[in-house]
Amino acid sequence: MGTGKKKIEIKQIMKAASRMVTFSKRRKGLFKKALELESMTGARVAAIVFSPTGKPYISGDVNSAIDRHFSSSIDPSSGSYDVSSGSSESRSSPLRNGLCNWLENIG
Amino acid sequence: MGTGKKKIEIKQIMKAASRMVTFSKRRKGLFKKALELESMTGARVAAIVFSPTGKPYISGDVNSAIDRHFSSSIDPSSGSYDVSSGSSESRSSPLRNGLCNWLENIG
DNA sequence: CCCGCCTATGGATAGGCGCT
DNA sequence: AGCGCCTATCCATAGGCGGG
Repeated sequence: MGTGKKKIEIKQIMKAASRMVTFSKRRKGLFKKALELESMTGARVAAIVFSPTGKPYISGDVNSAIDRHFSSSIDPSSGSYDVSSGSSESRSSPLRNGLCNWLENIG
Repeated sequence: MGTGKKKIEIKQIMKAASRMVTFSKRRKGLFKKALELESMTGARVAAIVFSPTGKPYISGDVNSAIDRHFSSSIDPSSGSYDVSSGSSESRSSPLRNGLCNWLENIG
């Protein structure tokens, strides 16, 4: 029944269709793990995943904070937004700066 | 043998010692899942985890990009670093800006 | 605090199929 | 393209222990 399952390989999935299915399933699982880690240990977790097709998916708190800014249009060429409308003054930290740079490379 | 295991609860772990042990184990597992998702589907994953004690842990590509900047000293009060030394010009995207804001709140 | 090892159990998930 | 359900199988991990 079913197909049972073979031992999975971690290698790149060649069939595009299967790759997207696996991506959806594993992304869901990853975010679930992230939420579990947060609720169990009190840690704060941000998980940003870019699909093979370029769609961004965000886990947890970050989602609600940013989601509205790119509800359906994800065009990066749209350029300058102003998210820092409110309270936070622009403070610098190595983590934040480095992550922003990383986001520029992949986003 | 061993202790076997009970069905785990997702609730907050009360014992501080157990909480840290679970945090370490699950964080490792989460990062492994992230790497698997990357190598299998070709997606790009950034996972930033702040431990209950405030230590930041980063997964994958982000790690190698930022790790050197706070190799052992993670003091956030150390303030302004310059990570944007190289190629990238400061481009704006809603995702990047929103994430930076989120990092200010938790970092 | 991180790592390793261990065992038994629970949870994640491949693969299929259908629905929206 | 995502979500739901399904089953068989694999993977992650709680809990305990000892070291670095």
